[in-house]
Amino acid sequence: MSRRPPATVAVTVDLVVLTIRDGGLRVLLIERGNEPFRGEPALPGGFLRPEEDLDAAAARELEEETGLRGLHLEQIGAYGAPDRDPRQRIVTVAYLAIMPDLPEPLAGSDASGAAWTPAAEALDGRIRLAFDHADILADAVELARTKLEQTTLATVFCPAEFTIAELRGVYETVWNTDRIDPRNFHRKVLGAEGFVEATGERRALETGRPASLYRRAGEVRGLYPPMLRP
Amino acid sequence: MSRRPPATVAVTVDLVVLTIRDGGLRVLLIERGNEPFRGEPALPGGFLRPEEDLDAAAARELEEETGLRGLHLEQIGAYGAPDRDPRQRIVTVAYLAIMPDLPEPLAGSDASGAAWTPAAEALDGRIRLAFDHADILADAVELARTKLEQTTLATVFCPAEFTIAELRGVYETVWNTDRIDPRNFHRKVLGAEGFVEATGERRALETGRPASLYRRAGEVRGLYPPMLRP
DNA sequence: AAAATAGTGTCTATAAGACAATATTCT
DNA sequence: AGAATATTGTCTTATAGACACTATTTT
Repeated sequence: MSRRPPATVAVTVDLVVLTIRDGGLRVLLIERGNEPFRGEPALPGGFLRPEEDLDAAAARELEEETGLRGLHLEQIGAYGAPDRDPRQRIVTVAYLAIMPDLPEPLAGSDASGAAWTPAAEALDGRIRLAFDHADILADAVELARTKLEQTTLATVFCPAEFTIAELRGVYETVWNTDRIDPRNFHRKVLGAEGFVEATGERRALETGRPASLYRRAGEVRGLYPPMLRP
Repeated sequence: MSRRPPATVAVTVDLVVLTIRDGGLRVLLIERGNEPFRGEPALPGGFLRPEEDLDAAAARELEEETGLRGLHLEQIGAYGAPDRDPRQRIVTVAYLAIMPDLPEPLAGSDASGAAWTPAAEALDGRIRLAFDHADILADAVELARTKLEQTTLATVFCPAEFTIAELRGVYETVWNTDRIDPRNFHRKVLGAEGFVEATGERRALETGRPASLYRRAGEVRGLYPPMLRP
């Protein structure tokens, strides 16, 4: 192996925290307190600590931002363009986190101005993100879309108990697609092994027949047959 | 954001280079020349250079090891357990590279004793790899198996021109599966858009009707309908 | 009753998998 | 001719998607 002095690199962990609020996909953004990009929106994140695994760093950052532990978290990938941070060489490992839309404001956030921002506005450039965070967000959303097809990930957007119609809403929102046929969707979800299980309860909305409530059946896992994207 | 001294981290890029030789999936391993794990097999890799993107570092390492450019290369993920290297804190970004089985020995390898090793022996522990490289290899093989289902990746295991039977052999080898029905496979490959295109040539083996030759149709892309794993 | 949503049943088109049959080569 | 592999065709079964219909609630 050729021997050259290794680059002096700092490693950070950045988070793409997604939820669905007001019928739209939203991403948790902070307002940067320091240069560069001071005052501009960015993904939350921070430096990897000396004795910390990458996954642990992502879980710690997530708890610092949201006050919540045990949320779904998976690695997106590493980003290391040499000029992605103008101060110094930084390689970041990005993680995707997904949570239900909780009514309480996010507790414990140490960032100035964390806010749920419509993902579409950051993806199409109406909101300009710092660094290469728009690229990371785009990869994250694409990953979420694919995982919705092939795993039971959609359930982690939902609260502990949810209706099939709410689960269908997750697919429609994340895929940004027209109305999925409620009847075929219903039959397919209940027919898939290990997706949801009935609680026995029902929930009455304003009008119409009350819907049965379901909960996530165990951990997020592969889905067979997959939910095909239209 | 909390301000703590960032960890002093070195970033490396490691490669999982796969090919199919003698009917088996093989991975390119080097024999380590330095401590730790001196003399033991490991994935090839090296330090990220100061002005280099991660993808560029992977391509450079791949060329140093194989003498080849333009091979298929994609990121697997980042690995950063604090004790994964006993000397210092190292975060590595792993890449999957796939190449056809070339008859020439690998040129330009600057490692002592690069060798094509059966992947199964490293996966089941008959061969013990340095660091966490067995984990990385396992993730790489799983990624390759999934990409075979959903993309035209199988063609990059093949030389420029190949028969449908050879392509089928790639699936059987990487999936480590029983014989795939040659007739259904044949029909499905030719029916998929943008998978292979006929060269017009034929190739005669020792016996049997000569098979038509095909080449990869463009770049690796998504496959619809996917090739379902048995 | 009317409106609205939940849930079931039925039909059609598509694709997967099993496998028969034909085609083309070598020995 | 016989053996071997390639290629095409046919049949059965499973699933996606369209959509009619029934069920249960509120107004």
